[in-house]
Amino acid sequence: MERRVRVRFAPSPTGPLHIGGVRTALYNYLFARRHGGDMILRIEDTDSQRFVPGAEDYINEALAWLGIGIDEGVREGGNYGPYKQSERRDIYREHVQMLLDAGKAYYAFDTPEELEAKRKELPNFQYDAHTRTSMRNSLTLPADEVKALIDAGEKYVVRFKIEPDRNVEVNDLIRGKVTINSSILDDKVLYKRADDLPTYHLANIVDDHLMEVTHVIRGEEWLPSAPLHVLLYEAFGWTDTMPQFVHLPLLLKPDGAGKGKLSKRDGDKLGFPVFPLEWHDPESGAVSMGYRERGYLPQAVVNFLALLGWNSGEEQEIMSMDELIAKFSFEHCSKSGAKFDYKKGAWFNHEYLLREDDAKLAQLFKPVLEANGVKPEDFGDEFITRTVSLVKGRVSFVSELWDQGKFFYVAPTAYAEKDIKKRWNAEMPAIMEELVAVLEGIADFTSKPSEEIVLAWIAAKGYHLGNVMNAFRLTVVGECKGPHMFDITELIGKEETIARIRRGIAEIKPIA
RNA sequence: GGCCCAUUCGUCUAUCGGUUAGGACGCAAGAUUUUCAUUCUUGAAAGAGCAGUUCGAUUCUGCUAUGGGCUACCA
Repeated sequence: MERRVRVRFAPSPTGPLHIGGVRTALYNYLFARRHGGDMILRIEDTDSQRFVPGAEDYINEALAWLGIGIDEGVREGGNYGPYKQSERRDIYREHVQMLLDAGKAYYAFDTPEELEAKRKELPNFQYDAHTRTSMRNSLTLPADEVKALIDAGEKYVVRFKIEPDRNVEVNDLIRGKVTINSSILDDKVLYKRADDLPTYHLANIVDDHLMEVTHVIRGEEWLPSAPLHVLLYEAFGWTDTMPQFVHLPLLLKPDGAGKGKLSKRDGDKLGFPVFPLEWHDPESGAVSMGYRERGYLPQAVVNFLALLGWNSGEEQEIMSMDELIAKFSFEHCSKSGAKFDYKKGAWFNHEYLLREDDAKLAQLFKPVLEANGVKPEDFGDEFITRTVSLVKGRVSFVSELWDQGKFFYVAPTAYAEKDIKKRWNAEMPAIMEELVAVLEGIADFTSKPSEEIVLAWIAAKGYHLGNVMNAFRLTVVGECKGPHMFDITELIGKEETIARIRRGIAEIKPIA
């Protein structure tokens, strides 16, 4: 029987969603959509110690911003809830009891301190078939004593009784068969009496089974515990509906950031975000930058992330979400970790900026204008949109629009020294005076007609075109760069153009 | 330390035994431009090493090296 594809993204609300987690969510989403299946968002808040307020909202907001749609979850509801693990305690308790009754799990009373001491004493200590006989658990203690301890409210844990020396096979859709000997697995804690919560392993298996998940798509860091999960499916007798496993290669630090997995600190070090949205840590008050606040377009982030560990097999790299969905498959996922190439991320954003509607970009640009002391309402949407269209080809981010086009909004306050050296000599003030006179005589100040008149004047006088035009540019822009000169003057207007030339004449002094 | 996974240009990757090993980012050069940027063209740049299988290995196997992950009453 073909089961309906059901996948889940199961983050832990212990902080802001990491960009690696975002990619995992994205691949889940792409796969679900590709096969017309369901995408579940499950909140795995079984670690009461590390719970961070606000993290769950952050996850929802981030996924929504990126366009990663959720079919079932805490907010969306669904027929398999609750979707928050802390609300599923009864379910876990019941399933732990099933394992206990079947003799596949046991109570362990060793305190964290005792275990700590054990590990100090034996460097390679592992709670398993060899050592459990010498620990304080329901396998070694008399039944009545076990009962007494439990009744007395002792803070026990329930451990999974792993049979030693069994070769456990995991069939991974990216890596193929992975075999691990069960002897290297320890008797994992499944349930903690102290907070009445299961650990990841138990909750994960129970929920995936109950939620009828068909494909477990997660990071490679879970590969070593996959055999444990297979063993748990066996213990519950659920092997016939055990999901397919897919372990995604990890996102690694970029060059220059050292070695290992991409971490929070790498972003700060190299100046790129590792979180989708800005995050304000409720404890420390520290702020971590986000892709959204940095001026990335969500589609660009999605496209960039999709290609880190997967490719379509074709040469096209710019792909919409729909195209990604249509082309996604695990056959084209790579096996090895990908260094996080944030420069390529900037390129993707540049490409999406070029394709984005100018009016929409203008809206995104408004906060940047305000941050630079410009009131958008003084200029109007149409004006802003036109400036955006003139400079967007030269930036990767909305924020850079200011640096490339501030002269549309404010007159230069300084003049670039190297351009003065190159383009401003002793004769220039007089020529600029002439230019002012020419400009004053132009009735239609739009780009084309004014250009014709000015060019005709330069030709008639026999002036050097480049020198005059660049001196002109220097007075208006402050340096020799920017879009077509007469597009700029059309936008800022005759009066402002002439005022800037006059100020330039007064303030720019030739440099020997 | 133990176990698992991986290894093609600097980076992301294509290749599913026979290719001048392709593309993209970045980098460099040239062209274009009244400036800068864009754009266009071109260029440099890779199969970790050693064995084996094979008529033939980047592709299959083994070893070594390197990288990564896991080894909690965290996920």
